[in-house]
Amino acid sequence: MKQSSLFIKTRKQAPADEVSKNARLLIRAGFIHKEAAGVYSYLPLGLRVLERINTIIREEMAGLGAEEAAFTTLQNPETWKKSGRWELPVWFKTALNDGGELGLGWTHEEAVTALMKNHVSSYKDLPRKIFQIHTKFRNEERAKSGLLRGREFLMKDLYSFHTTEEDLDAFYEKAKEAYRQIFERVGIGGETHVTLSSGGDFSPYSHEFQTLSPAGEDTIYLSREKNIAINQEIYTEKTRASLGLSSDELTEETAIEVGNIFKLGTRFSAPLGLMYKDAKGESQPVIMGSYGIGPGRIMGTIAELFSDERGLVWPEAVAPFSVHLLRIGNTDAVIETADALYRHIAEKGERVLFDDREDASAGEKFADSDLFGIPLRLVVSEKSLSAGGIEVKKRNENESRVIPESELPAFVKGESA
RNA sequence: CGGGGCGUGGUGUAACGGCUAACAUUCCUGAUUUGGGAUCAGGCGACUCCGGGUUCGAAUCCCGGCGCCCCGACCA
Repeated sequence: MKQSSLFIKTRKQAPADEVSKNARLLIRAGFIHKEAAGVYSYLPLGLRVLERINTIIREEMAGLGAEEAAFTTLQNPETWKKSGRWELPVWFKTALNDGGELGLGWTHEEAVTALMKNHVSSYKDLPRKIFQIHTKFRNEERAKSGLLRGREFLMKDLYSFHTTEEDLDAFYEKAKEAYRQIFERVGIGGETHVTLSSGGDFSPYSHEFQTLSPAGEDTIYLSREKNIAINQEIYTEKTRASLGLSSDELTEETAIEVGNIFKLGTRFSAPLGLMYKDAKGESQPVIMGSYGIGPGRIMGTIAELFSDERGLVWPEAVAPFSVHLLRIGNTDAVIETADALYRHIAEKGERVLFDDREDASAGEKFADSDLFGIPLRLVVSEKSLSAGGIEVKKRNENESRVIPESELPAFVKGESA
């Protein structure tokens, strides 16, 4: 991709109406645009990051045998009245012209449970796992912290359907492992900890994935050694003892909840009538689980975790591009070398952004490059050519070096491997 | 929802109740320039969030509303 045609406008100064690091950086860099409090558009660079995250999630969902669908945003009140959740204040509700009412989906347990009635009638139809990556709407009392708590946001929600608690338990553990993989792969695995948390009105406990960061709004008690944590919401001596932990091995931490998995049991299948016939021909309620991740919140979390005074520093796996090629200067040799290099790297399938702008100064190009946070920067200039080739610098390192052009393909390939 | 702060060109800021609302940046023209958001010259761009009030006169003071941010409460 040539930067001269990229949909982008960077800013020298961060917006005055944002305090959170993720929003200030992502807006400055032109990755997102604020529409209203807690409502952000994703611009092309930001969407690339989001799609990288989604791709990783989809791969892990496939590993669980889950299939992707897209459920409706508009929700039927009748379905939600059966579970008793139509009256919750979290809804954005909207009126129909004929006097009726619909709600904008803030989660999809009821909708999925209702539609599954058309797909499950026998134990032979189970288990089933289905997920979507879809926009959710929540009428938050207070949106905050940029991408970390919005009123409109992307969510991956997976739902599983089982005949027995044992089958749910087994799948739940597999899902937990898949989640671990997702956070590892997007680059925040080291800071993300499985945390015992409230099960809401579904079950005694659930598990959250909490990423340590001062930007978070949750407090957890963490044992790094045993790699287990307890959310403050449910932190009591009893819960601590049930995990075999003593208070002196736990540290209090602030963290961002990046994922949450629940055992739902029959909380929704029973009131909505999702039943199956067992081998004896008797009707039984389906046992369910639900598993959520916010890709946008992950993106914001990564921005919180990885940045410096000059801008973003994306992990390779989620970076909008893996290589940022800068052309400094307009001499024939520089132009020819840079153009050829760009074609070469692109042909190899590397995700390269080529700053080919003729009217941008060197300083502007370097500043933009640091702000974007693309992992590997290459510079072609008269200076680099006279030094013997192409300047190579990683975004997360301070040192650059010049290598002969002939060595570059291997170097670039090695970086992404 | 309680408390606090803030609303001025696209962006960031300034302006005692008093001249044509200023500066920087972005953008446009031209020149020059290409290793850290370069330099010079010229130019475009604002009903000062909205509505009311006080006043000879309001960006500025008062009232109401709306919006944004922060703290708290809330958060399947």
